Amino acid sequence: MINIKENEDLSVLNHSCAHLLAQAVKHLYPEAKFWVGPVINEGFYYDMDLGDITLKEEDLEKIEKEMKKISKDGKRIVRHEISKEEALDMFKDDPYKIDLIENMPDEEVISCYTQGDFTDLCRGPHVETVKECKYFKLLKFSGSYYKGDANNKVLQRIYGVCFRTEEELKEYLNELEEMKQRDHRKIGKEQDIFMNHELVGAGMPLWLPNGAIIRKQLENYIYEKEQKMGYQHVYTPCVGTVNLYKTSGHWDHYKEDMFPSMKIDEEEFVLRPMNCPHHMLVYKNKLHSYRDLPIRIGEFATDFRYEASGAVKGLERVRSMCQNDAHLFVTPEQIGEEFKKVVDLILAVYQDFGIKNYKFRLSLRDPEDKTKYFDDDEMWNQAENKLREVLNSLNIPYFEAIGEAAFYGPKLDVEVKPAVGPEVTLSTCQLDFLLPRRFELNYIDQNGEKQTPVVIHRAIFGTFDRFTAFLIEETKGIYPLWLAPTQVNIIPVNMEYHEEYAKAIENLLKENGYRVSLDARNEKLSYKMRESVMKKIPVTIILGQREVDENLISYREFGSEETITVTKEEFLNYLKNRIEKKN
RNA sequence: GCCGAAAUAGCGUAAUUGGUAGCGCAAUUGACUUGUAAUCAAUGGGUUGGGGGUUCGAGUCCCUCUUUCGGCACCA
Repeated sequence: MINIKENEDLSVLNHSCAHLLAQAVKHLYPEAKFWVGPVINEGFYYDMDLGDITLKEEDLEKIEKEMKKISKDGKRIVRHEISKEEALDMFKDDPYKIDLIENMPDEEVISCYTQGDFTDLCRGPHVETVKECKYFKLLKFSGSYYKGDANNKVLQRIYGVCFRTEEELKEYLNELEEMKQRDHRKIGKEQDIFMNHELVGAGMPLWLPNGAIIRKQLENYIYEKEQKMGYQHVYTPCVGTVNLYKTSGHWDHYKEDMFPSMKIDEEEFVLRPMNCPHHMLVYKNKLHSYRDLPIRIGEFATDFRYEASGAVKGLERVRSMCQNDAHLFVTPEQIGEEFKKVVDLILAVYQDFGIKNYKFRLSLRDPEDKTKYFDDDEMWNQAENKLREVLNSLNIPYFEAIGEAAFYGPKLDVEVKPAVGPEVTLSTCQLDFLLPRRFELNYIDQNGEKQTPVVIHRAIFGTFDRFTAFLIEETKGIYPLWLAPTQVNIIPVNMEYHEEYAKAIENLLKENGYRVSLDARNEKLSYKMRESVMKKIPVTIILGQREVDENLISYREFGSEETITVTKEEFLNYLKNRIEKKN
C-alpha cells in the first residue's frame, strides 16, 4: 500500500486536507479548539476538543459535505510569518495552540496559514488553494488522549486521506477493503483455525484442529532448527511465586499487567507472564565453566498477561500465549557471535515463510525516564553500544527507537504491519546485563575466578499465536503444502464406480504421512471442485474411469486451472518435492 | 483502562413509529450418478449475548454485566 507520508506531494496535499477538515469542523462546531493535525503513513488526522460533543457516524458525513463546499469555493491558502507575541494574541482563545506556541524555541519563525475565514498555526508547506483537496475521504474517528497521555483529557480525532485524482482515491479505498478481507480473525473463523468464547474469556483463543496442525508444524520446524544450533529445550511450570518475580524485578514493573496473585497457605503465586526467571534458575542448577558457554535454554512456554481489555485482538494480542522463547547464556566476548546467529536464524525463518515486509528496530531506553528502566547508566551504555556495534557489523538496515527497550536492556525487534491496526513486534532479540546479576549467575573463567554471564533473550516466532496471525494475513489463508491443515483433497468423479480406487489413493497418501480428505458426498464434480478451491486446499485430486483404468492420478494445484495426470510414484515425488521446497 | 460503535440459527444478514422473528449458504432427508467454481425438492434449526427495568406488548426503549469491532493509551 502507498505510504502517504513518504510521498512528498501527497504528504503536502494530505496536510492541507487536515486544515480543510479543521475549517469545516470550525464551521459546524464554532466552539471547537484544535490541537494538532499531522500527516501519517495512512493519510492524516486532526485532534480537536469539541467540548461536550462526541462525534457520531452521521457527523463525519456532515463534515465531509462541508469540506467539499469549502473546497469548491477554492480559497487560496496564504502563509504569513508572525512574532511569538502576535501568535499568542491571535490564538488566545485556543489553549491547545497557546501550548504549542509557548513550547516553541524563541528563535523559531512562527508561521500560520489562512484559507478564507480560517487560520491555523502551521509550519507548512501547503498546496496553493483548497480546491486541490478534492478527492478525500474521512475514514474513522475516535477518542485520543491529549499529548498521548492517558492521564489527560480525551480529544476527538478524525482520520482521513486525500489524493490527486478520484481513481487514486478509489484504488486506495479498495485496497483498504482488500486488507480487511485478509484479516486473520476473518480467515481464522472461515478456516476453523481458532475460536473464542466469552465463558473462556477475552484474549483466550482456543486453537481448533486446523489451527493446531499449523501450530504443530511451526513447533516442529523451529524445534529442529534450534536443536541443530545447540539449543537445549526444557519444560518449566506456568506458575511461579511472587518472590521469583520480585527477584527478577518484573514484579515492580509489571505487577499491574499480571493476573492477580493467588495466596495458598503462606505463599503467593502468579501465572507466569514470561519465562526468564525460570530459565535463570535452570542455568543456576549447575556450576558452569567458561568452556560450557554459550548455554542455550529454549522452551515453548505458555505465558499469561492481563492485557488491557481494549488491546486484545484475535491471535495477535492475547492474554494467554505461547512463546518460542530461549535464553542464551554467554561470555561478554561471545555476545557478537551469538547475536549474529540469532539474526541469521530470524532471516532464514522469514525466508522460509516468504515474509518480506518487516523492519528491524533497535529499541533503546529513554535516559530521561528513571522509573521505567533499571537505573545504571554504565550498564545501559555498555549494552546499547555493544548492540549497535553488533548490528552495524551485521550490515542489516534498522532504525532506532528511544523508549522501546525492556527494563533490563536494549533489544532488536522485528516489526510487521498486520492487515488491520498498528505495527506489532514479531521476533525479538534482547541483550541483558541485569538479570544475571539479580539471580547471581556465574561461570568460572580461565583464571578460576567467578564471572557473571550475559544473557540474550530471544524469540524467533515471538509467540506462536501472533506469528500464526501474521502468517494467515501474509498468505491470505493460502498455505504452503507443508503447513496446510488439509494438504490433498480427493474427488471421485462417480461415487459408485470410483470410490474404491479413491479410498486406495487416500490410504496410500495417509501411509506416506499426508493430511488427506476424501469428498465422498453424492454431489457433482464441479460442486465439489468449487468447495475444494474455496477451502484453498493446495492439491485436489480427481479420480474417474481414466485414472482407474490406467492406475493414474490426476490433480490440480490451487491457483491453477490445469489438470496434470501422473503415476502414483510421480505424484508422491511431486508432494515430497514441494514439502522440501516449502512451497 | 479511555472515547465511540455493535451483538439476531453453524456462517452471512433482514425485520416501518414498540405489535406473529424472515432470507441465503451450510446441515438433515429423498430423487439424480455426475470429468474440473453451485442439480432439484422437502425438512429441522432462534429464550434475538446474560441479568434487570418500562409497557397490555420489547430484537427494537432504559439500566447493568459480558463479548466483539474502530481508534487512543499500554505491550516484559
